[in-house]
Amino acid sequence: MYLYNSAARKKQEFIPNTPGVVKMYTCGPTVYHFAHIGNLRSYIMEDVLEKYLRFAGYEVRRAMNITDVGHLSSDGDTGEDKMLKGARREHKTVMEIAKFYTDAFFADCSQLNIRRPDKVQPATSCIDKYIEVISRLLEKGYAYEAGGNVYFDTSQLKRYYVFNDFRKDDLAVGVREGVEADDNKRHKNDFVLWFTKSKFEDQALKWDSPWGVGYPGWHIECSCISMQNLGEYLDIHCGGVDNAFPHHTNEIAQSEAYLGHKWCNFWFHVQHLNTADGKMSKSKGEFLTVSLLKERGYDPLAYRFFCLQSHYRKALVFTWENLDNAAVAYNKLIARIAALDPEKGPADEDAAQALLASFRAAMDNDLNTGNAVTALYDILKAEAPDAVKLRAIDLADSVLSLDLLKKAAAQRERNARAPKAGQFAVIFEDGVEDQAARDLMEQRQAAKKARNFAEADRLRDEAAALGYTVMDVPGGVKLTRK
RNA sequence: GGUGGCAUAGCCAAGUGGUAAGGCAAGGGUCUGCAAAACCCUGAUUCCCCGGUUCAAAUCCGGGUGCCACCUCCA
Repeated sequence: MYLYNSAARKKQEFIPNTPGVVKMYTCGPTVYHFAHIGNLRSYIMEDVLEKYLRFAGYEVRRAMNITDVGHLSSDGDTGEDKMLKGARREHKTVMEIAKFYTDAFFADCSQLNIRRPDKVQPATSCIDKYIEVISRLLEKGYAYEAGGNVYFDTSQLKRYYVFNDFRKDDLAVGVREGVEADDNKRHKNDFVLWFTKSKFEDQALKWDSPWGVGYPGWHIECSCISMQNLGEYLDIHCGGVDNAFPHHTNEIAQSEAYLGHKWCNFWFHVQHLNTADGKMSKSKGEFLTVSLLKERGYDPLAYRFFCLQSHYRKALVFTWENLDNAAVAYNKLIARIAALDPEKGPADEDAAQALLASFRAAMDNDLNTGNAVTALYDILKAEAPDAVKLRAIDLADSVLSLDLLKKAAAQRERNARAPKAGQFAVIFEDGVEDQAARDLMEQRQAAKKARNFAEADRLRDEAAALGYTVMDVPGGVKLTRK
């Protein structure tokens, strides 16, 4: 399997440190508000990566942090503590907020069929490890104290910039509004490991440390939670592209300085979901959440399908029209799978595996999920018994997680319950009986029999006035509430 | 200003030197009283632009242009 490795800036054959075992780390959410669907795009693609690695036969051990401490600001970054801001907004304690939004995050993930990583650890549960690592970095001369804080000294590294060819002097400090230069730093690319003094004096959670009461810097948590759960050698580190610099760059700096050897081989960065005017954020434009999608009548898995049609390393533009497009395609795909007959066997396993060749080829090539979806259509069109196709689709869906067989089976059942030709039945799509509408349809059927189509169309309009879309189907008429 | 990424039909996209996959939408047809669904058929002489290499370039090289992201207190 080939993966694009941001650290090498090219596709490379994926080889884990230990044959057959993959250690994978993901930067988790800051739990101060709901995740928007752009955040969730990363988690969907990382979920696909994890599941494909399993599909390919690897044992995957995966860990993720939950940032429930400090970590400042809104997306607009005006310099307030995100957790505190959330707590104030909702009149709850910081820990209540963290609990609430952690649960909400995993609820969203579950609706999108995103598997929960084996190890999920909140940042606040790992303080001892931060202190241990920071102490060691001080001993080794990679860190220094200044102005009450502990800083990482980037000048001690041979190579600091891993993902970009920045020259030190090109960096502009304080580019973003609200970000100011910190005079305690010896070098402008140094970063904080532990705060006791900060311009945010109202940081809600603080812990005792050898350097005074304070709280950890913004990068140490991921390094420590990863090392604590997955050990000294990591295979894949995932996250959104916006995290590559400085967050991931700093993680590498502190982890490798602490360990004294190479830490992680592969860096997997997912591009953003953009709106028509740039990077999606919570503060700009509509706040697009899974709940909003559902309110608007979309199946969350249609959004997953939307993400899968495109490549993780390409920016994707979200518009309602694009989502409609995907939702229609998703439903049509399910309808085609529902049309397969599970009884048409035999479900030969080797034959099913053979049908998956193009699926594997697509996924092996840097997780080309767009082509993997196309491979589903190839399976549907292939010369093979239906049972074999269903088996192949089921295997592919163990990675794609679109509930394809489940939804197709449900549809097949609905189709089976539908009346046979020759009968006349009024079917309410939502299952709610409406006698007035039923009467209209009985009258319309009589009119149709009498070939009085003008009257039939008039009765259809009447049903429309009651809020129904009328469709003739074999053996009856189907009413869908508008 | 610097750095990284991206640019293929109305839209989402594949393609990594051998003559442009797939999906959605659209148009035509079959079938339906009409619709809808389903099924069949139809799409880029061309891949942001300009040069170059080659028998052959969307693919390689050089130079532009446009869009997105990041620049150290967003994680």
